[in-house]
Amino acid sequence: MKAGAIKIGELARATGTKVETIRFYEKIGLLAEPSRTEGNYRAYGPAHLGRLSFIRRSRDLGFSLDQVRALLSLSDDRNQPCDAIDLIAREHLRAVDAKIADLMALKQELQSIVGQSHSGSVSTCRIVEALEPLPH
Amino acid sequence: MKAGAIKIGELARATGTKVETIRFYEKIGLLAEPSRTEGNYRAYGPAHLGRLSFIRRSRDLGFSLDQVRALLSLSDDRNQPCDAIDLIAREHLRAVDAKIADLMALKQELQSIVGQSHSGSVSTCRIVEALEPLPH
DNA sequence: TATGGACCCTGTAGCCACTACAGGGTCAAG
DNA sequence: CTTGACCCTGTAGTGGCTACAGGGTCCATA
Ligand SMILES: [Zn+2]
Ligand SMILES: [Zn+2]
Ligand SMILES: [Zn+2]
Ligand SMILES: [Zn+2]
Repeated sequence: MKAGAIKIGELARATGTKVETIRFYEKIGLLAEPSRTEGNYRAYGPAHLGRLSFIRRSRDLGFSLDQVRALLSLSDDRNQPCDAIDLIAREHLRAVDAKIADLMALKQELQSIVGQSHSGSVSTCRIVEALEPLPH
Repeated sequence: MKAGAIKIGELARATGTKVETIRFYEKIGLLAEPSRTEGNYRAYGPAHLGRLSFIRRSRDLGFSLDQVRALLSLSDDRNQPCDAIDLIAREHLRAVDAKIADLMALKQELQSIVGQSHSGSVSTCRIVEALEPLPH
């Protein structure tokens, strides 16, 4: 193993990623295949660490793997305009906003169903009533 | 086909469910197997319609299929206390709330990254900067 | 009576982003 | 020399559907 190279477990610890997830990223072509040691262990260098950190950070921000793939390849052409990157980020922000709005509406509806405390039997339960399609 | 019985397509239209989804619910034991016509078509009665409506309504409210299963079986014992049902609903509301909080935090972070309009090259893009692990 | 088209059947595979084995191999310490 | 931590490959499972492929049924119309 070259100087500075690390094994998959160390890479996992360094990036807060599970070992299986790293192998998964490699299998789907998101993370480049590293070289191997004599014992067939993966040997990662600093470039892999940077790449995987980028991926994890993007994932933590909620980007899909396809978006991450695009972000990675776009950010490799350092002299290109960054419009495409900005567009992906803005679109993701818009999607997050939409999801929040959906969940807020859902929360409203759930609150109106769960409402104040009530105890009794199933036959008079307001939650069951709200779920059932027909009047009793 | 008995009087009042309907085919899967009609049940799908009546409940806003896809035909494949109905068959899927049957396969996982969520919706009871209906009787069959001579031509081996599923023949649903009013009970199925009610059951599927309950399921769809619960799904629309964001309950998981396991929760729906529990809600269904709990709501069948009409004379039991409804505590268990209420607990499921309250727990779900709590989860929705947590999800909203997560997304709000995410939105904040994304906004601080996307920020004001900025155009330039990838090498100076603040989004790329926010994603990359190391200083340039 | 033939034929077209709308509907139905079963079974399998795909989606996303992992996660969890099973059944082995490698390597360093004690 | 053995133990135990780590690594390897490959496959299958998660949730909640959705989309075929390759047939069968049923009814109306020409
Ligand atoms: Zn109640
Ligand atoms: Zn009822
Ligand atoms: Zn930019
Ligand atoms: Zn950089």
